[in-house]
Amino acid sequence: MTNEFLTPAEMAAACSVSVDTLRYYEREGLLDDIARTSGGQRQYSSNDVAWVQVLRCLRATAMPIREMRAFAELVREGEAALADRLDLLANHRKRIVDQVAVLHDALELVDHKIEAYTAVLAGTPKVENAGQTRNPTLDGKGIRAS
Amino acid sequence: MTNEFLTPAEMAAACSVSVDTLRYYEREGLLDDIARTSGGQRQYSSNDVAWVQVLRCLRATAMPIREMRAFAELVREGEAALADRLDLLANHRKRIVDQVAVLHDALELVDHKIEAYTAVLAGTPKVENAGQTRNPTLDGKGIRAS
DNA sequence: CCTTGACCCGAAGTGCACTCCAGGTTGTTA
DNA sequence: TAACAACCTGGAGTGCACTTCGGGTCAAGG
Repeated sequence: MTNEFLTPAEMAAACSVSVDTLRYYEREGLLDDIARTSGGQRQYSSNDVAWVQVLRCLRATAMPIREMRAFAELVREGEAALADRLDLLANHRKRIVDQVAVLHDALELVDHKIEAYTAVLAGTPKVENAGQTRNPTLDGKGIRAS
Repeated sequence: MTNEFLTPAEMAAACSVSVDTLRYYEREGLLDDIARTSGGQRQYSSNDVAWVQVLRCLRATAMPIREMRAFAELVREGEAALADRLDLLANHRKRIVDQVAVLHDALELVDHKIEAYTAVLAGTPKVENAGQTRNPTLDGKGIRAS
């Protein structure tokens, strides 16, 4: 008979992390008060699932573990720490926006190169010195590049 | 009297990396044939600057060093490896696009939380159980959350 | 009861991308 | 020519986020 709790293996699957990572997060103070069976085995609730998913979202956007711990602690403190949590998330929001800008720039560079490569491969390079093997715009190494 | 070359310190500044990182990249096979003075000190060219900026762009979008090395090697091989380079960059392009999607999702989550926190702080929470201290949508920890 | 697989724990190990160190050389400036 | 910063090298060290290990415990099926 199944109940409302998830085993470690089920939890890991639900959050797309390893069981080890779950234990690691707990050790690091990111998770607290995980329910246990009488025998001491963990029983994760749906709240735990939601929380770990939030953590994974923060990690996926490069928030360091120690900052996630700070956030977890603020959540533990309740409403009193709401302003601090807002602050932390606002800072992180800015970092996310910065990352998007970096990715956008990179995408432009990569697309530019892909276009140039494709043109050369198709035998129709767009640049003036078309037939030559030296083309600085092609890969940023200029003189020796192809 | 200045010439067309940059000293290691100037190069580091021009590429926003440390001198150590420049040497590390060279050791790792990402840079080749850096010019030297008669005394053995490095002299970076503007081509080197452009190339390192490309490398930094790839790193900033999470390309591993070993893949950057593979790319550098393909560039060394010249036109013969153009198709392979195109392949590598196309793969990386996909990863960049995936990262953008992840950031976009994260931004939604963070914005949602920021909005919820702001509403509570302003005393005008949008949710039905407005006056209570338990609000699952606020931080993903439901029961114990504020 | 017995096996077997999932689970428990603290601690050690891993891979990555740098970063720092020690001891010596170069090169510019006073 | 003396001082001093910037440079050179190989190698060791760092911080991060996990991941693996070893030895023991728990729980469900046969």
